[in-house]
Amino acid sequence: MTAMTSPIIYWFRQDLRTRDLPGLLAAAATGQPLIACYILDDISPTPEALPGGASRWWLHHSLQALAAELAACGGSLLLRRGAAPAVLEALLDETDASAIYCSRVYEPWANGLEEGLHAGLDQRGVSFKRYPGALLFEPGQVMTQGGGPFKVFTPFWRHCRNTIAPAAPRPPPANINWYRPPLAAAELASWGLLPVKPNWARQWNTFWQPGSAGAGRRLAAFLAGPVNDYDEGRNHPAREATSRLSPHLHFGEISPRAVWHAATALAAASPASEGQVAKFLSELGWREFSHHLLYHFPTIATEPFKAQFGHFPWAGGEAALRAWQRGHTGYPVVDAGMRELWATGFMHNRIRMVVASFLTKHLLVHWRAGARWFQDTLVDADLANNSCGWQWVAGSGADASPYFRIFNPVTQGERFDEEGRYIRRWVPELALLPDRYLNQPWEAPPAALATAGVRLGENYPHPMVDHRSARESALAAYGALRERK
DNA sequence: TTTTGAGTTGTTCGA
DNA sequence: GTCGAACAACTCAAA
Repeated sequence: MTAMTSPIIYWFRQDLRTRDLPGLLAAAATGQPLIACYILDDISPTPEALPGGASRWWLHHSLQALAAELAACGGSLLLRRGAAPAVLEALLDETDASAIYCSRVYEPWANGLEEGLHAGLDQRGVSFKRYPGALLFEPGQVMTQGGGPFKVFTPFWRHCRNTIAPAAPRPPPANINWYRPPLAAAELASWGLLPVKPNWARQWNTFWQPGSAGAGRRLAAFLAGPVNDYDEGRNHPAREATSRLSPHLHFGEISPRAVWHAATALAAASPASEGQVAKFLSELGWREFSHHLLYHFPTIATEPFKAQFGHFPWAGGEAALRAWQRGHTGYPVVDAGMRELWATGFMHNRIRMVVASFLTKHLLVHWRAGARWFQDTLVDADLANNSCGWQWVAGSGADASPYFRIFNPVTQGERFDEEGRYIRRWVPELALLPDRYLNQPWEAPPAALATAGVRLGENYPHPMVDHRSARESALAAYGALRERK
């Protein structure tokens, strides 16, 4: 077969879309017959990078959506399972394809995988082309004047905004010459990505619509209203004030460039929203920053960025971790967050900070245990965001929160869930308590508890630690760490 | 090379 | 109730 008529494999990874996908455009533009393939690879990723249960639920539906999208352009999505290099080699043998195109994945294990593939395919005379698409800016493109990676967010983001403009999003390929001979394909249903017993995701399709169409809908809804009060609204977990685009971005169902350009266009059209839009874009900036950090410092997912935190006396045990995971800490706002997570696969960002601070600073449980739980239960679980977020809260990260910053779970609830709607929704056993006791039921007089049907220690736990003394222990532990240096 | 200004998201205490 | 200061120094990034 000549290079002109031999097929090309487009290998879908964390880029489950057809719009603004440079690699797919390039593959289609060759005119060669195209094989669109997704590989479920549970072998190549390192343990901390493996998708958890919630991610697998999302993946199932996202693949379904992508398959429908490709079918609408006259094609199909070939599903295969196994270690990606072996699966691709087999597919090359079957089809005599001359090239593999894909979008880059920047996680450390994926870098290694791509390098290995590149070398192997070179030997075979198969070209391997990797394209950007998952980020606004390529790691390596954003460097300090000294030539190193940025370690502080503000200068990083200032540099990005001042010196680089993300290119305009590209349309989906107009014409794809599909490879027609039938190929053996796995059935999505046989992959067991959906939970069965128990089916904890039964309600999830009421919260989420995985796939490009759902992503576009989310973005439009966000830009039509909530963005205009983003700066303030995003702090209040009971308001629908955030974009909730994170899982769509993680799976690549929408490109960050498309989000950037839609938001920027809105700011241009209504200057009043400019500040709010900038605030929203800086959240995209944090996503970039985390991905760049993980790329330049691949141990961030497993080791503290600040080395002295390797000596931190994490004292919290399994029982504390379990109480936190189940939302049985006795601090209503923490429990509400952990239960929202379990029920929906998502947690509001401010509450993520509160529960993470509680686990690491009140319970002194290692941030890695928290990160592992989030990785398993979040639909937007993302190795870069998750690792950097946890290290930021724990104080061990780059540009981290100062060690003495310990969220007070009572104050946070009172300030940001001021009407108690969030707590009443996710901790219904407290719903009848008056506002002033809602964040600290242990302070309620017995009569108020009785009226609300709350029996502390029976249908809602006593606080598992005392805030003041837990805070003092954490400060002492951090203080000791400092003296060690 | 040295210097300078700055750094996501908080809490507590005392005036 | 409100306000400013202390919490702690250190590292980063650019001039």
